[in-house]
Amino acid sequence: MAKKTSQNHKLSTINILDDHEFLTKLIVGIGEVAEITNIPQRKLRYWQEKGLIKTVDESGTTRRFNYLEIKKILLIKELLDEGFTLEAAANKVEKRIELINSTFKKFKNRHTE
DNA sequence: ATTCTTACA
DNA sequence: TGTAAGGA
Repeated sequence: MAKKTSQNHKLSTINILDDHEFLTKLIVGIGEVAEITNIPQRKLRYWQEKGLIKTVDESGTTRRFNYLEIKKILLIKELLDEGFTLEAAANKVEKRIELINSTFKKFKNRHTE
């Protein structure tokens, strides 16, 4: 299990900023990801080898995943269940991420200038 | 204890 | 893909 942080005692209070901070800092090992997403480590390694998902550049030894990658993993799994091939599912997910990112980038520009 | 690679079913 | 072996 993930260890408690000193902030967890505030869990009774809904705090968007804490949630965001937690998610952006969250980096998980393959074991935990496999356990929680219910996807075998074997598959996660395979997907990563094929470049479908990335690991936090820890130049070497162990595979660690961040929020975005875990999100992709979940989406890919969903599409696989719907019948898409692994490649198709991965491409679809990438497209979605790109669309969302580029869209919000436009909003950012308007609200930042 | 956990993850990694390799290899074979 | 699942699993076992052997090393880190």
